Amino acid sequence: MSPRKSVAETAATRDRIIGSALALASAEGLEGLTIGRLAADLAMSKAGVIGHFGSKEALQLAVLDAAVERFTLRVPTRAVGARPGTERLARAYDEWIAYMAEGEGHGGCFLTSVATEFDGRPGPVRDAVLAALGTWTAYVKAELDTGIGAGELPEDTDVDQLAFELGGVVLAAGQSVKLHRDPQAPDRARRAVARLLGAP
Amino acid sequence: MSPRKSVAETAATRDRIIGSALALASAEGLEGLTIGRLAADLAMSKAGVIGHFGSKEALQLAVLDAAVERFTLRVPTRAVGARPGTERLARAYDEWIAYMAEGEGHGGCFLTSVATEFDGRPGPVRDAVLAALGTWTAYVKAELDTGIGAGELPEDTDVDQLAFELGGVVLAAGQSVKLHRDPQAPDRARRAVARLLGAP
DNA sequence: CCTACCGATCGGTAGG
DNA sequence: CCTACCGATCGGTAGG
Repeated sequence: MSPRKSVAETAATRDRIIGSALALASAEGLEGLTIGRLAADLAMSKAGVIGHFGSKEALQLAVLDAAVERFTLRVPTRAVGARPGTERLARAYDEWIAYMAEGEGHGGCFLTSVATEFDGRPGPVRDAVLAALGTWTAYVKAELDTGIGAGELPEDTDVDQLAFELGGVVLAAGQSVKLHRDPQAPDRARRAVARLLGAP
Repeated sequence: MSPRKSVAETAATRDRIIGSALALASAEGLEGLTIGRLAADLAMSKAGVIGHFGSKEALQLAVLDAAVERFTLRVPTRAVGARPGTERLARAYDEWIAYMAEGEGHGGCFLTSVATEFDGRPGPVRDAVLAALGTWTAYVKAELDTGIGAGELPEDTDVDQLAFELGGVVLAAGQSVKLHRDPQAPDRARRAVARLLGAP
């Protein structure tokens, strides 16, 4: 009867929904995600599911938000112990690559997939994808600048070009993991990153 | 009344359907493609559209097939004039990058997008994507081998690693073009390819 | 969080 | 290639 418990339970249910939605969207895409199938997976009614969000688009944004949060906790957070510059960046990419290889439904490949899925669909979801990607790119460029300042990279390094190529490596890693299920994908991606950043 | 004309007209209608479907699928994805919307775009009935293929999956396969055919005519075919090895390969990638930059609805980015869309959806479409990608990878590796034999690349070049990294560049190019609409994307991608292949 | 329901659209078929 | 139609499912709402 206490409102506290009720609020906590509501939040827990919401988390359960998000978790199932992330797994479903990892397989079928964020647009392929349907409220009916999500409800069936959770043994809930459709109204019970959508009531937490209001609309499918709001659900999609919530799922994307949760995926970004997991990514942030998993990838850059684990790299804070490494020395700023190329060392920290290599560590962050290694974490990302390992996260992707851990399997689907956990969100490892989700962000790269949803970026492709919504690249031709203007709207709030695409905007949120662009915002998340912008945050990551800013992080990468800042570490590259630090690396240049520390003499780890040549003075005339083209930071935008290097960020572009690093982005290509994680996209290739995602495709290798999800489409080809190549067990060598993480190793290949790590070597590509190491070479771009001047080897460890 | 002649059967010839009737057959030709049927084929022309089929081509019109495929063309519209490719444009629609470039924006909404191959799964987001619906028979109803396609019929509306073509000012036809749904039955008139689907009658040419039999099912949505068969339509998807036909669209993918047409995209692969356009790609083959546009990319490797235009590179046959270049010297076998790294020169021809660089030319082929340049053609692909240019094709992507030409705009959407023509299929330039379509193949990389559909590879991501179906990486978690087992079935005939995914199988067809894998087959098309396999053909391309075989082509790339053959040219790399030629390049090694001609001394354009080091003897100990890891062909699989290089093919992986080249794949990353086109994925990054696709994302830059479709998601970021970055006019510098083609130039960045070409530079990345040139560096991987030992500069021209 | 449920039942019960809404109009719209889905892929696809019958029959011509 | 059309009209007319099928059952299923879509996102979402009313009311409790």
